[in-house]
Amino acid sequence: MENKTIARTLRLLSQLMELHEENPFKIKSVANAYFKVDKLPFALRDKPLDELDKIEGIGKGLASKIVELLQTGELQELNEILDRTPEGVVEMLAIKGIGPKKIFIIWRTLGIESIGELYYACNENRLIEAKGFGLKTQEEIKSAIEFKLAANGRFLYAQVEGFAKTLFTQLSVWTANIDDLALLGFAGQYRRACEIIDELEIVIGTEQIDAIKQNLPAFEPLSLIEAENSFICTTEAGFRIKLHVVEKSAFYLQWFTLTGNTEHVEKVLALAGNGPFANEEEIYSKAGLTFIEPELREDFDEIELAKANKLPTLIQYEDLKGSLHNHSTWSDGVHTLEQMAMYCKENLNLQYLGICDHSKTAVYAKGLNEQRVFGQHQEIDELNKKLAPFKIFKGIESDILSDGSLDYSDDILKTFDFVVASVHSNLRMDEAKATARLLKAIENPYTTILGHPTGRLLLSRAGYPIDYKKIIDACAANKVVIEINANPLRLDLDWRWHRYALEKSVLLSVNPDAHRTEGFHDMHYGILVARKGGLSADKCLNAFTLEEITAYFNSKRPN
DNA sequence: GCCGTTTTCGGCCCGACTGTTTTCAGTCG
Repeated sequence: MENKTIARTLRLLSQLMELHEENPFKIKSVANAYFKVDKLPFALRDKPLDELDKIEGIGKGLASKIVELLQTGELQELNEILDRTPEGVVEMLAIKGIGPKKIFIIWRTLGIESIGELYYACNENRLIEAKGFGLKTQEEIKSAIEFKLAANGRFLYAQVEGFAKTLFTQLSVWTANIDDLALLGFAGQYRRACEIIDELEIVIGTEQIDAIKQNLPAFEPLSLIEAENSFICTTEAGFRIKLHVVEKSAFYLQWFTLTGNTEHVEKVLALAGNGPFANEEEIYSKAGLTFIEPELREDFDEIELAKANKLPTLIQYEDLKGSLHNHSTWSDGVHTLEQMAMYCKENLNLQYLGICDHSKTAVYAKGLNEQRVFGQHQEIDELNKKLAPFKIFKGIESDILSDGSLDYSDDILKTFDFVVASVHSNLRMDEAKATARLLKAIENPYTTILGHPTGRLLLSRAGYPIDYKKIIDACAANKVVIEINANPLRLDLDWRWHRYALEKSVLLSVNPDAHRTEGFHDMHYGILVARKGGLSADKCLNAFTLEEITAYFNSKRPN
């Protein structure tokens, strides 16, 4: 069992204990153990069982719970408390903006036991009757439920990627048994590398179309049902899959048709005619267009650009020379500064690491006060001597405070090589306030990069509203780079605004926001959306070489 | 339930903000 699973189990246990009003200090210790387990730099399953209670925050009681989890995969105490809690009440824990205390009131005093009932009660204006609830809370719960319902059956790209790849391999092997010359390809949102996937589409082109169709329901990894020209299935987790089986001669046209969005496909085919086509390249060339990568087929401006032969050369993961905006054990990271640096140097073959631990206001994350900033800089200087020519840049993820100011005085700010400014608190501002707040941070001469501009968490939280054009224009005017936060939950700046930023000559940066060494790999997801946005390597800050980015930081810093 | 001793039990506690209150509780990163 992974630490993450153990941590999640402990979190659920602590939340349920709160719902059942158990001893608050017991609850706290379980919640604390969740937090600690989540931040461990080693796997609990590799640790001798009698040493678990030596870990800080884990005593005899919690150690025995973890042993039970590791050995049986279950926790009796959790099962018992789950039995005493309606399923719908447990589901409410996933609604952003309400915690166990409010759910307790909803359940016990209003008698509401499911999210559906809760939504109904909001519409009936019944929530305001309860103590501690008012009109605003009711409205907020209502919109949080709507956001959650809209996420049903939808998944992050990163959530389905592993499953999709495995399925594709299994399907390829299975198909080859019937027709070893069959053609297979992903289509739809997955091939376009959309950040959210509603449905996984795969196209099979074969000369044995009847044999494939007859046997597909026996393809064991899925329970497929024949539908209109396709086979469909929904996994237990609610993920929809659609397989299209087509004549091999029609494969490339079908693959193309099922990949791009409707408008893109219609516009290209209007230019290309009806084929037949030997491959996708031929479709575009017959349409008088240069080849358009699948990620771009969204009917933005890609057809006009292809017509004028002005499509950007899309950035690739291999173009990245370094990684900016990452955390270490100095704040809330799991691995030490040296471990993070060594991983970039040895495993990822990068030239530099930008370390951006949290600033002092982020107390919950061990944010660095002025003395610790100084201490970290000393360690960086030492490591830079040791690791040369690899370079660690002194960065900080400075909170943007409610009034838009940064978290340190200019005297401290000027000691950094670069500053990522981002919002972590007071996320519920309206558009005017949130925009003004960001504008002030962008205009600060020490701001190098605007971090996750909207604070959104895909499928979970909308993020505060901002006036994108004003923000991007201000970044252009103040030479501030905008982050593409590569965490698959964020992917913020949204790719739909990359083009506008690039038109305004704003640089973008694919930042993993890594809190452990494995986190660097999220840059893969950042690259996928950056490609959708039309980013080329020369417009990406962390595709700059060490020399180039050093010069860039030096030119940006006020004297 | 954990910790740190005062080796047997008492103390554990982020701060800002918001919405609900009329002085504070819940939630968040």
